[in-house]
Amino acid sequence: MPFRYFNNDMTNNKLEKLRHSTAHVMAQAVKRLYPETLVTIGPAIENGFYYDFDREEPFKPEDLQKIEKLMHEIVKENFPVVRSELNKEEALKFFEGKGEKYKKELITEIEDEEVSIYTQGEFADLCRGPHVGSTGDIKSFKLLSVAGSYWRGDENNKMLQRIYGIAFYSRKDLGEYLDRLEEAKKRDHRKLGKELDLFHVDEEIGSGLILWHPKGALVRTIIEDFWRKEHYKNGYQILYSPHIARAHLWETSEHLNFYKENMYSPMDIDGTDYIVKPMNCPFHIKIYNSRLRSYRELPFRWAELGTVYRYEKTGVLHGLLRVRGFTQDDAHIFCRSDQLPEEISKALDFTIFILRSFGFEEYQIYLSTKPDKFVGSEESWEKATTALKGALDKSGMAYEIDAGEGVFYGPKIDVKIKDSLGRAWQCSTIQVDFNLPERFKISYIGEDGQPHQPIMIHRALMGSLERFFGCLIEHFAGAFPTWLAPVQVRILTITDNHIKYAEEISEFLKKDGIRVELDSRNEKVGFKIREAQTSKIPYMLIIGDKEIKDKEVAVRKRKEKKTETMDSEDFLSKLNKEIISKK
RNA sequence: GCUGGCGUAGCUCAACUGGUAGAGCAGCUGAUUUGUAAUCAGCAGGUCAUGGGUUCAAAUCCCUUCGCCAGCUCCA
Repeated sequence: MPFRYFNNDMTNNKLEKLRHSTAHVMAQAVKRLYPETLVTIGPAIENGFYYDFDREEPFKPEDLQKIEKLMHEIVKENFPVVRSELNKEEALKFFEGKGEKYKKELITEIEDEEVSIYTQGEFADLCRGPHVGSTGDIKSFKLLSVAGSYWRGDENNKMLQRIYGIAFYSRKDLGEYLDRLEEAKKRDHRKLGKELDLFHVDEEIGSGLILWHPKGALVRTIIEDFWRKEHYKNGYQILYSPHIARAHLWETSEHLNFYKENMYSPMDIDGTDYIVKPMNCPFHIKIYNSRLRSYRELPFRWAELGTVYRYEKTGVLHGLLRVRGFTQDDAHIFCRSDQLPEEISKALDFTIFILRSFGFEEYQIYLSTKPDKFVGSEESWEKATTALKGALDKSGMAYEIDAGEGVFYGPKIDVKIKDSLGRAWQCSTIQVDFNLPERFKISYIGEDGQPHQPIMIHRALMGSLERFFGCLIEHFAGAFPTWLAPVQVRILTITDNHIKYAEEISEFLKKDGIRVELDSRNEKVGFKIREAQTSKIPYMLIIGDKEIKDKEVAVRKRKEKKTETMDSEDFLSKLNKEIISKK
């Protein structure tokens, strides 16, 4: 059965309404249990709802049970949910009387003259609505977790207590949701990474620093080889650059100004400060600047699997998906302004090609436009944004515009992939940069014999190999397609008498580059099959007397769990066909 | 970094209100030579994350540090 990712339930307005109302019931329960608590905001979200409370004592997991119990009573009490409209002054007075200072703050900021209040029993909340007709309409819900959250999402503000929950119209839907949550946990890349012996993070080495075990490293090698081949095919050249550079370089690039919090402290080498690189771009620019460039040479498409190190706060580290040391599949394209639209379009097509090759069909695409603070001219922003938008439109992909969310140096396209729990992680990115060409004074000699400034595009297709691998593990639940599987075939013997023939088959496949393991242990086949199955190996070949007699192999597919007997040549050609198709 | 939860054998987990650590799997040894998801037996394996404190006595209570999980913030 195909795994369903958590989808955006917000499209379902009915559910959204229900969840929003459930949040109100939760707030009502909290106010009854802990009257000193102040209410703030409590919306429906993609996967449920939450409500933020201001209360000195944090909610304990046991408190959730109490709150949930009381919520059920409020549902039973079946209060009608009544909307009333007040002018702002009345509303202010109303909440001020209750000492609800957060609501007061919210009301002052509402632009309309009238605000709406929803009342159910003794509880009233400032709210735009809509809501269910009565608390009795709320049937199936569950409180899931508590967490801290800053008032208005600003870390300088007070930290509030947030309670998350989920609600559905039926018990069945709720049960299914909770089951799905359990299923999703099973495909967590951190769990699978351990079970399949792919990678680990070692406390003594440091948080956010990945150790790739042989099987994980093998998958990475396959990804990298594919990446290199496709880059050469697509007109890229590949570079290598060092891991550290003099602090002076990072002054020129201005990273020491605007990226300092993410950079590690300098190390002293013979009296000069050096810093570990958080980015590859300055190195590529230095290669560009190593000699005079002509307009005829452009565009340059320079790619590197460049390993960078960035300081990340401890609380944000997450398996392979958010780390401190990672390898970007980075590239910088230096082109003339007339080449910009085509280069962006090519980069976008290349991105989609790569993602599809790995089986990713669903992603979120964002176009981020000019922020308040920016460098470069209005018209170059305009031009670059048009080029990005043009490429997106041409590709026919659905995307969202993140107005004003671009970086100060240029507009960008980001592609995010969701993990098994529906959290989105940015992988691919295509960014136009008006800053670095200026900072490093890069130029080419134009047709007119005069120097011109080229446009620089940063792009990463997978983003980082670590994050991409993490997404890949979750996407396939560890069951990699044959072309990526670290072990493609495991040969299982039934008794020791079959080892010799099994070895012959193994050699035969290995000669053709197939990744084979031979399990000739003195164990029952059932046991060996079970192990191969839990190791998520795509093919098992079972060798016994029958196979030796008929000079065949019994093929058991990971997915199908039934065996088919065939000639080893046939098996190899089928296997190779599958590998080439990347299915 | 912040809020809350957590850290026991390689892995998954147990040990009532404090009485001095136990199981399954994995590993090793032996027996078994097996036909489609776990053959049997034995052995070995732990500074209970770390450092300190309280106590006659601490895995258990308190504090420190490190790490992990969820969320917040951040994410060129």
